[in-house]
Amino acid sequence: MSVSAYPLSHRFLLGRARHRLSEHERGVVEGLITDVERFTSAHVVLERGDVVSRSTLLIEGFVARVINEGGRRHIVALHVPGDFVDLHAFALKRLDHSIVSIGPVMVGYTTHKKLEGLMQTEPHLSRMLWFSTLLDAAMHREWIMKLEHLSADGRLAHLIAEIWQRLDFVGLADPGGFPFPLTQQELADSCGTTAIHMNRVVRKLRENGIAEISRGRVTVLDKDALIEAGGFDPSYLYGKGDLMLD
Amino acid sequence: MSVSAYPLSHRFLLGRARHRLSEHERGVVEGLITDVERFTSAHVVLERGDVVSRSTLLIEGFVARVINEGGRRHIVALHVPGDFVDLHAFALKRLDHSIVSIGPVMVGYTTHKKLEGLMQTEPHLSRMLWFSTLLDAAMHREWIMKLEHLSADGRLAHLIAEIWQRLDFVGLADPGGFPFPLTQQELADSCGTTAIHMNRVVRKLRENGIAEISRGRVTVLDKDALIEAGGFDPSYLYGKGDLMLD
DNA sequence: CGATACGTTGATCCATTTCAAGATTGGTGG
DNA sequence: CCACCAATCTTGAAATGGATCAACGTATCG
Repeated sequence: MSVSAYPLSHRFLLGRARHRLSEHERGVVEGLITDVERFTSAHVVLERGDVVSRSTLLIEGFVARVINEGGRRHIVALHVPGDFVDLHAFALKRLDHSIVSIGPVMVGYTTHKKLEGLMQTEPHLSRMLWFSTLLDAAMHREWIMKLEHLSADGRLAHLIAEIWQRLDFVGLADPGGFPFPLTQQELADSCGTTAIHMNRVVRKLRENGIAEISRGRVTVLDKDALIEAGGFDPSYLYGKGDLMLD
Repeated sequence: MSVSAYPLSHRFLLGRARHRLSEHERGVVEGLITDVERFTSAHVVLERGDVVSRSTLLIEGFVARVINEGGRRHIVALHVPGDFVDLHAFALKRLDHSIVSIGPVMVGYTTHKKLEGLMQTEPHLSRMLWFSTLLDAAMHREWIMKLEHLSADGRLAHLIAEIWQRLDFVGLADPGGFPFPLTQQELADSCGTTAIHMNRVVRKLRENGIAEISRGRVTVLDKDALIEAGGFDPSYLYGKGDLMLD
């Protein structure tokens, strides 16, 4: 498959679908995307409570799913290129959380009307769209588990391991690490801790020779130690293989 | 709708679907369930890693979605009667967590083959099945938020408020409280804390005149204080109305 | 009526929060 | 090109929620 054939959607479900999409289906997905838009960092792409009639595919960059509560911002999920960010809104209509860009992003939109038609004519692809929302739920469960039983150190290690693996699925990781524009505040919001404590945790990861996080990039220094620290087992991502970067 | 017409499935999506199911669809859902089984408490209904070819509807009682990690049991979701517990396995096939009964339960099974047929013939109902898995994901996100920003007290209050609301949707709550068989250990596993600390939190809830948890029942003493303590906003449950028990 | 799970309480220790302040970085306009 | 501003990162010290260790009370059920 050449990348240029599907400039907008070529990362969709890449490496994650048990059943690969056919060329025909890839064409259908590419055809779903009508408008494309770019946003700078910290742009609120969608607001909690919005009633939407289209869904958003993340093409480039990172976005967070955010719930504001008690004057604080809580990141409940992160998305990498190729993810349908609010496909669930096709069935739920109303958003229970906001979508915020982290770093510059490019997104594409498809209308629910188009999805409606797809549901009638493309049963296998429809199932794959469902599959992709179920993957989100599986990741949510792993986050819950991680929040319930890991200390801040472990949570950060787990987060890094997960994003590394997911970026690898879509061809955006390298053996030494990956681009990652989150600030320490945003890492804290993702791990349920404070920015101050996250700063110490980040330092500890560096001092222990596990990973370095700086200037928009994560450099993994010791992959095994990272996996160990986060108790990371990628099977919940339902990827092709269950071994990282192998 | 008479309850006795659909003895197994009459609670499915009750009060939660924006579009009500038609009588025909209710009949289809009821017809999905072939086998019915009863289990005693602490029975492992399904094990993480199982490859399954059927899905499980919870008819009576409570089950937990459990991830064991680091020698500890973590509850990542709870289910009430009427919930499809592992509908996601229809698309994912392999389970990323175990299902464990809490108290005596009755479950029904439907084969993926039957669901397959339903996908072809019942587009609206198919969408409602998808909807129900998306609701699970929305609850997961709220749990993540709750774990990220609430102390143990707030987490317990939030849990109680959520279960109360969900049981009310399916007609199993009363204005004074609801049946709830979780031990303090299981409450701790759900809130990411220890049984010892959960014991103190339970006592505090009682001493503050908010709620009492004992002998398999939650008695809510002060609804407003409970909602306040847990920061509970039921909109993520996508119910008919957004007010509890109104 | 003894076994076994469940609930309760106290004392100590540690991870994390909070408050406070300073250093570094990147971007912007003059 | 430099000065400045704002965001980000960093560090220290004090306060605290929750974990851990240890022990004891209390249901419940064969």
